[in-house]
Amino acid sequence: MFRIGEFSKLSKMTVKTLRYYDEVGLLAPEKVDLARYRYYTTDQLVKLHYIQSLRQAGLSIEEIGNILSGKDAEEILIRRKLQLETDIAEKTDQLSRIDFILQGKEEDYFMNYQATIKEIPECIVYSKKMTIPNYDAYFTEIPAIGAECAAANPDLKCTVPGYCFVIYLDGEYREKDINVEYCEAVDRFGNEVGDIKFKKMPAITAVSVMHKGPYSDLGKAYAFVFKWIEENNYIVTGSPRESYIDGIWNKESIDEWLTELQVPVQKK
Amino acid sequence: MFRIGEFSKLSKMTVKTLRYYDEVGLLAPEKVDLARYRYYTTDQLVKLHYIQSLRQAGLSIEEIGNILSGKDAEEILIRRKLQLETDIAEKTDQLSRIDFILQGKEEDYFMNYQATIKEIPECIVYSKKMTIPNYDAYFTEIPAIGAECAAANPDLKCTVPGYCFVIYLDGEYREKDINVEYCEAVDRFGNEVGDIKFKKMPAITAVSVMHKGPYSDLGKAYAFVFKWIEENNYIVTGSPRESYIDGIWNKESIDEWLTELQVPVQKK
DNA sequence: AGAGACTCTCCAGCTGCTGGAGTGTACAAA
DNA sequence: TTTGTACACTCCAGCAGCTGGAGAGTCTCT
Repeated sequence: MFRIGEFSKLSKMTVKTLRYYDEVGLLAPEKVDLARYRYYTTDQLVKLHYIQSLRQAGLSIEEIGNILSGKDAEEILIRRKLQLETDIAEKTDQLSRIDFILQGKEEDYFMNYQATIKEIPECIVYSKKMTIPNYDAYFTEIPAIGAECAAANPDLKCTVPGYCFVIYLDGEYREKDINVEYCEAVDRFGNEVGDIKFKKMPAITAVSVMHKGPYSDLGKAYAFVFKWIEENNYIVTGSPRESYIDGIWNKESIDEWLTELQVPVQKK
Repeated sequence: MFRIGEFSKLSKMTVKTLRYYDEVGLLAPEKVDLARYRYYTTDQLVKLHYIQSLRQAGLSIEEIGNILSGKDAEEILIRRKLQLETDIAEKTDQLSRIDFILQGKEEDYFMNYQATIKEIPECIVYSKKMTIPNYDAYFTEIPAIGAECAAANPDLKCTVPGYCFVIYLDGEYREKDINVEYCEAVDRFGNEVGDIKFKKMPAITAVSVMHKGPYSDLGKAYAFVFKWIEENNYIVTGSPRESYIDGIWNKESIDEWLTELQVPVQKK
């Protein structure tokens, strides 16, 4: 019979851990005396060694408890294996992001951008597909669409907070004759008028980049986001969205305008 | 100005998280009103996006706080990168252990063994190197050495718990004329007598396997441990130790004998 | 009898939130 | 003006697997 201190040396586990395992019912000592001193035997040593081997394989206390009480070990191991694979993938992703940031330190303007992955929930929008001659046309086209839709749907409401964006339908960058779909999130389906359609946009996973400043600089943000996607092993799964957060309607200075790029992606 | 619920939708973070970030000083709202309602602006949205990008890269709240307050970001990132690499290596090791167990399900006798990695602390031992004709010679040799040492060192004490082991000096398995070193851990250096020497054994990292039963079955345990080392990407860095925990001196039945194999290793 | 080594229980703390209880506030409909 | 509903607030507990510390009791040797 060993007292806890000796048993701790024998098994190379701390006394604290042994008491904890006793507390959670994973490994009870052979006996406990009147003064509540714990006494262990080599039977417990063998059992503890088994526990350690499973702990070192990454299993939780609960999982080990289940295995010890006779539950299907193989199933538990396989589940843990899948979890580990997920964990490794996640850490590898984090590592790749850090490398990207570190490597970006040299390229000055990249410093101003950061990318995050977000789940964008589904939403109902009214939308209009069109080909616009150039980016300046937005300033006239977009208010017109809003007005047309509002005229046909007097009590339709935009979501709060708003979600107002353009989807770039061309697979490439263009300066002229750009195919776009303008969308604005609303609370329900309404009456369609002209080329304005209502539809439910499905939820997507997207990489998001914030761009502060004039639209003419958006090219840098696009360059950044596509490089980010490439180097972090994602693949583009849809057309990019440009969501307008701050703009001419609420900020005087062009430098205050805030736009969010959302590029649908999935992990490669 | 957005209230917390709207800001939460805009940023895709939960309200709980936003309040938590406020509490820990990572992201305070632009203003708080008399009813303690929090109000956010798009400035906070940009800052939060930066925070999210770093969280998704695996940085802790504290690290992000340090970066935000102007500490050396590069150093923090590099430290986190090293940590991630360590984490990934650890998880990969765990995965390999689980695979080993799962794959071992088929080979029946492997089921009885488990391996753990342990740090074995340094210790003072008296030891004697010798060549023994066969394993049965242990039963006469070992008590004789103990007696000889005790005679020369009347008040020398063995450690509690005991640590009594044989090191196999041959690089290979042998049935006869085995080169071994017998060691027993004691509390201090003593008088050397005959071939008995005192020495300090350095601390080692070893893979440990428990073997219950007669010594004649130890071959299986060795087969197991070397296969384990191979398949889990460790390399052997020293001679194996056989530590006698239960044996003829305290257990009647041979089936109760307990021996621990310790093979010094390091990760490949 | 005292000293020192050991053991005990109980509580707090770590990380980054999440869930819930109980309560207060804002805004629109009746 | 009341009432309802959605939203906001502040605590507090819980997760996992220990670790550290306080304060008290026990064992063993001198």
